[in-house]
Amino acid sequence: MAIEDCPTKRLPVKDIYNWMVAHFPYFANAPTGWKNSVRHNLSLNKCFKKVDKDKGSVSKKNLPHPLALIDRFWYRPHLSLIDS
DNA sequence: CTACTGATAAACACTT
DNA sequence: TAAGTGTTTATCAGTA
Repeated sequence: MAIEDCPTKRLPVKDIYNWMVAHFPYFANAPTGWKNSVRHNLSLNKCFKKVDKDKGSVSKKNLPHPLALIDRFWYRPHLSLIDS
């Protein structure tokens, strides 16, 4: 839901956490472990893929602040791209 | 009853 | 170094 609510359909795992606590207040005070479960599902389920940010799209002239840029995103591949 | 699925816990390697 | 991230295995409850 978090990923699909994002205009670009891709989010870093931290933003997925934030979306969850924002839309489901349960997680604000939930027992620890749910973030582990989120990451577990992202890794295990074929419905989710990880992609590295295309660094070339930011700037060709290697501008500064590489550390300020989040470079890992999760997204949902099209169903036809999910191999069984 | 068995197989499958999703949730949870945890060990672990790797990155920042 | 500590915290965060991602992968993986194990266990369990509920479901088809």
